[in-house]
Amino acid sequence: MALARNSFPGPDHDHGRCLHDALGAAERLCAKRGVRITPARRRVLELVWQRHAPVGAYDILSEMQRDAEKDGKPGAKVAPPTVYRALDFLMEQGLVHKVESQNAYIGCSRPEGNHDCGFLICRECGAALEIEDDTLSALLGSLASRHGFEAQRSTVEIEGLCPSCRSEAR
Amino acid sequence: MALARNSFPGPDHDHGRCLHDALGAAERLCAKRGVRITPARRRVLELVWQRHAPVGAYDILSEMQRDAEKDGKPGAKVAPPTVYRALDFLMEQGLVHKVESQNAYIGCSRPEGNHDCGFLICRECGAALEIEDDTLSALLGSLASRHGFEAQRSTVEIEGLCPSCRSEAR
DNA sequence: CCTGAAACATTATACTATTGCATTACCCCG
DNA sequence: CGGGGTAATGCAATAGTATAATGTTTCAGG
Repeated sequence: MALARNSFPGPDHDHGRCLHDALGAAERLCAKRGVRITPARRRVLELVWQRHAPVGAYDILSEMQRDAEKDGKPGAKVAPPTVYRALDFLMEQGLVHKVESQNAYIGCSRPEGNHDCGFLICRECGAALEIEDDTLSALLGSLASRHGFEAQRSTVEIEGLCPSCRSEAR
Repeated sequence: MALARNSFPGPDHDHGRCLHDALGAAERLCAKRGVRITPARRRVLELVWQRHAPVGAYDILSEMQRDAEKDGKPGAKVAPPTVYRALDFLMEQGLVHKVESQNAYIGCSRPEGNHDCGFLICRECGAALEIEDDTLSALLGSLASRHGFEAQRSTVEIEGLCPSCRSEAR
């Protein structure tokens, strides 16, 4: 199985293909929407997808600074705004989500169409799984309107142990 | 109505009494548990309860620095760890929650007994309402176990417009 | 009293994010 | 194909959030 978009990735997960597919889908979406996926944005997206776990903005920044050095620009500095601007763009396009409880970012598993989603986040290994559930969305909406509140955006993050860390814990 | 623990506070909300009750409840709980509610902790709790909206750690810090100056200690400095230690204690005791999407803190409306809770947070005025709902907890648990995940702690934050900001918006 | 654990003070520093302004790249139109 | 406007970047500084490390004080219970 290459993709692991509806479960925590197992040992047979082909992440190279997973990453490739995510980038491909992003290119297609941007093309369809007429927005530009520039080299910096592409690289940030790639780094966000490096693991199935949230990645910090400054981790991305360090990688990009390393890139720049290798490209023969020893004094080259990539600055924080470069990363944050790319992340803002990717979030606007629904390609990346922010994990609020960690101030970190993760690639979106279902970038087509807007959606409210939640995350299951493993304390142990850091892996995070995006979950989308109509019942949950409906319930959140109903809780809000019960209090006269107009819901616009929701954050749902559940911290705990993923299946494989659970087995190891015994 | 003095307390506004299950709805957004209206214009008739008596916040003085609300604050007083919250502090009283905290004192009783700490006494019952045999933990110390020191002056610093009490002051931080009071500042967290100053509004029905999340308060930043550094806002609390500034207030406490102002306190210290007034108390005739012109060079007195309250440092960040003082505030963070108190917040950690208050969170352990379930007296304060962190609002992850804002890196800010808010007093807990139902400090007796542990609970998973969520927040409705107004974009406009910043007010936040703590909500607790068994159906929601159950659903989150079932979503987790559906993916073989062991849920330990959850963050639910819904951003939007509170009733009064909704009326004004027209 | 004495003492040990908890709480606190202080300094420094790490980590996360934004502002403002100058410059460059790209696309559309003429 | 060249000018002109918008989008994207580069760059420097700074704001905002949080913790590490170390030493000192406080205080309940023996």
